[in-house]
Amino acid sequence: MTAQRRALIETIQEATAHLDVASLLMQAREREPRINRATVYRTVELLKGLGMIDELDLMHLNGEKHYYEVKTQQDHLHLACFECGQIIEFATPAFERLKQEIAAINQFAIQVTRLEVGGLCSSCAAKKEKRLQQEPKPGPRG
Amino acid sequence: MTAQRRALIETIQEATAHLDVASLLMQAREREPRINRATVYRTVELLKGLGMIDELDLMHLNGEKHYYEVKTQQDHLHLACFECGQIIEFATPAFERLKQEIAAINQFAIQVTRLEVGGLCSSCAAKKEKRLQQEPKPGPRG
DNA sequence: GTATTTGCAAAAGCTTTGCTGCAAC
DNA sequence: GTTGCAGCAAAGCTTTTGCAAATAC
Repeated sequence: MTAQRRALIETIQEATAHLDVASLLMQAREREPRINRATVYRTVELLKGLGMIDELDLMHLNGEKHYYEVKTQQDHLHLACFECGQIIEFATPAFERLKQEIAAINQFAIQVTRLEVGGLCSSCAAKKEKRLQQEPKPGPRG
Repeated sequence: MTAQRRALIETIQEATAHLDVASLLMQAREREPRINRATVYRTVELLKGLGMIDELDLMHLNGEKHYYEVKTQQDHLHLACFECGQIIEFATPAFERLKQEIAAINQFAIQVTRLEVGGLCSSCAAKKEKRLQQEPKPGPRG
């Protein structure tokens, strides 16, 4: 295990938010100042292959970059609010059951799953509702 | 409705495979030869916003591009085989129930969902199994 | 000593944007 | 006539790659 990889793994593990490559690079450099962007990309690819981390798109709310998080025992899904950008994580046995059904019916050996949901969080949905009440004539294509 | 948009919508609707922007552009040009790549991107963004099409990553099996398909009444998920690249589509009431649970528990107004699963299809899993039996000593790092 | 990993810099891939002219209503 | 749409080309952002030097075992 090289120092750079250790630094990257620890950074991902201890991160409180979802990290894209740029943030991951910046934070990892606090441990290993000479670490390079290419190393981040290569290491992330490696860890993905080992099943140690998951790659997320988070509905491309902020461009096409990817985010990374350590793989947890129970898969969780990500709810992305298109209005405020908030990411909600959610795990439920129903998801685990669904995965089992997918694997069984399709005879498919699942290695990774990525379930992302886009829409409005409760507070943004409430705000929108209010807005609609205040302008009762939203126009012909309302 | 402009001719270009009509051409793009019809192309997506009648497509038999998942289209990325390059393929979509090529196929749409058979209807509207002067159509431009920028128009494809702008139209696809528009149709996404209207909820008429879904955007897929297909597990980034072939680079970072996106794929598009018309939104169907019942959402389906995509199984991507990392070995042969095959994409399997699958719909099940369990997925619809999961979505309802997600929406109810999180008070989240779902607009789009994207469930992608990566792994090995049955035939690739079988091939791999065979390979492992033939080389019983895969080395210290398995 | 050999194999693997890294940094660097350049390139590649996909997507977005500014602007001018054109089309739609 | 006004508003929005399309084409073009250039730029933008993220990711990948070739290669020589450095590191790990």
